[in-house]
Amino acid sequence: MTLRSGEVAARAGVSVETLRYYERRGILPEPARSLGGHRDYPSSTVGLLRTVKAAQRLGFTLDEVVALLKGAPDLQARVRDKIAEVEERIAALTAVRADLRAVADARCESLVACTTPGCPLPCPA
Amino acid sequence: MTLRSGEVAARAGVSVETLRYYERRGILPEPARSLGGHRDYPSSTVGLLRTVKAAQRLGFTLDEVVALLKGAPDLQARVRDKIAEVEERIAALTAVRADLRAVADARCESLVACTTPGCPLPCPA
DNA sequence: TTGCATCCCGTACCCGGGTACGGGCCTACC
DNA sequence: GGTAGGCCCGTACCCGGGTACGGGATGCAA
Repeated sequence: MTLRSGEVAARAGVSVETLRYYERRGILPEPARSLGGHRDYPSSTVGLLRTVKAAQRLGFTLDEVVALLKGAPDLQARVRDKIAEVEERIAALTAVRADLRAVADARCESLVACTTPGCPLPCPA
Repeated sequence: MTLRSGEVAARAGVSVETLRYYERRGILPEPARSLGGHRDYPSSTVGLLRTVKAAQRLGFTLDEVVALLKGAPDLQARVRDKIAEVEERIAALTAVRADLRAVADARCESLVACTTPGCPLPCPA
């Protein structure tokens, strides 16, 4: 049971261009070809693509996905590292939010006239 | 009191290339020039750069900074919008973290052999 | 006046994850 | 056997925020 690129793309929710791109990146193995040169994908490719997309949603880059797919040693460790990474980003964003709230509380109406001491968005003095 | 580009860059903690880049982007006004063509910045440029960098740390893009600098109407509204944006990103990351924890709890050791139902990182079936 | 640091300019490149284009074959259906 | 829609390929472009390069001109001090 083989599928053409358009069908794989439709079933996996990606574009045909993305399939070619993933092949270049080494994420998809090179599929068999028809006599005319068209790609003949095994139907398992659809599941593979879903896994890739799921890993991306979890914050893994494509390079990391490649590593995970080809005998990634210690998946759990990678997951733990990624959790730590995500928590760092949450912390950074939380700090940004606090600063934004400080600007909101300072009520300066323009970048030209803020005189609040220690305002996180200081006017060009 | 004017400064050469290298001095402005050093005082503001950016590179000389960045000054040229900001000028192209319309963030820095075109400075006066010496007879030989070298830029002569007013010393106020340093404060302006600090403001730009502060705004960036608060999550504003350079285009948004440009808008803020040139008579941004209603700075407070922009700040409120940015807070909402940051909170969305925090929420998204929090959801990602929850999924990562689910994968950690499922304890699958490789992408090839996970059989946990509803695992956020499903193996290519 | 010579020498060295600094500055000038245009242009190309980096990251990540694709998307878009254009000209030319292939395949399936009627 | 024709024709429409799919697929092929290489290449260039997008986003944002810069960084890097290379060859030439300037500025300043000794």
